[in-house]
Amino acid sequence: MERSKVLSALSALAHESRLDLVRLLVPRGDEGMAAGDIARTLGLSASRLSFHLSALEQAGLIRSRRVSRNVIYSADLSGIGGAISYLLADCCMDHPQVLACCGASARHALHRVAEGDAAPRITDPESGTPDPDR
Amino acid sequence: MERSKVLSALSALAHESRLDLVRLLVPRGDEGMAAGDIARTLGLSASRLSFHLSALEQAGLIRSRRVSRNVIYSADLSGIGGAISYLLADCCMDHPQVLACCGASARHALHRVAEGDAAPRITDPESGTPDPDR
DNA sequence: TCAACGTTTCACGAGTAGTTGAAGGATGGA
DNA sequence: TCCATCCTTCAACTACTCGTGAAACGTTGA
Repeated sequence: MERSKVLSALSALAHESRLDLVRLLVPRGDEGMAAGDIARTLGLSASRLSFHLSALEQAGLIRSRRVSRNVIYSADLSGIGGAISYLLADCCMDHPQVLACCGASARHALHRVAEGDAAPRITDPESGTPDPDR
Repeated sequence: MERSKVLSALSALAHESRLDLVRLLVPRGDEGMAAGDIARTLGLSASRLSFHLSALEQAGLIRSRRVSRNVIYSADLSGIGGAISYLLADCCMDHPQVLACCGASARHALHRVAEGDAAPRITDPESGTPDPDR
């Protein structure tokens, strides 16, 4: 992944609403979510949401497709992964101490990947909302 | 890692010079580098460098210590790792497709970590230069 | 063809980050 | 004590980003 792309991905992610957007879209996988539903879920105005979505799309972190009247947005997992990978490999040179911080969960998941169990894990769209620490 | 901390880490990293700074400091480990040497290496003016360094320090990505006349800056590997970890785990929920993008190098390195071949967390005075196998 | 709906674009004001150059501390040597 | 060195902070300016509301656009169904 090129450096400029990574920089725009990072600055796209460095915003509360856009981080929320990614968190919302990742578990939904390719199925994605209509812009209007996203706006309702996150409580954003239509114009603001559109702005953030285009920033994320420009940065290669999400993609869009039109389905009748709606525009469906979904996470671009390879784009997101590419940015993280850059940080990890090109920027931190896979420093063991950095990787150690990425914790057991990633280790676990990578192990699954290594074993070929990498099918997109699209969690149930309903309960999908991850709900994390907040 | 808290969300606000991650956001400030991301926006700190979303800048060319600061990404260069991290890339420069990570391989040097705890040994770090004096501000003046950094300025010469990266070709930055003293004031601009100081500005960027304090942004990174504020974000918990580097730390500083004074050694006689010089101020030595070094990467805070746990801070950097924490931010990446947040993206990977809390934001992408360790999605296999994202992890797959992090590639073989990380998998390799994580494997080393899993086998205990990693530098002890945080404090190994001379683990400084990681010398990644690449 | 036209109205309704979902979404994007535009214009504007406010706030924040970036850059530069000069001034201001802290430190160590003469 | 004085001066040089190293680094940080400050002030001023520019440029960018964010948020809001209104207008415009594209699609659908009557």
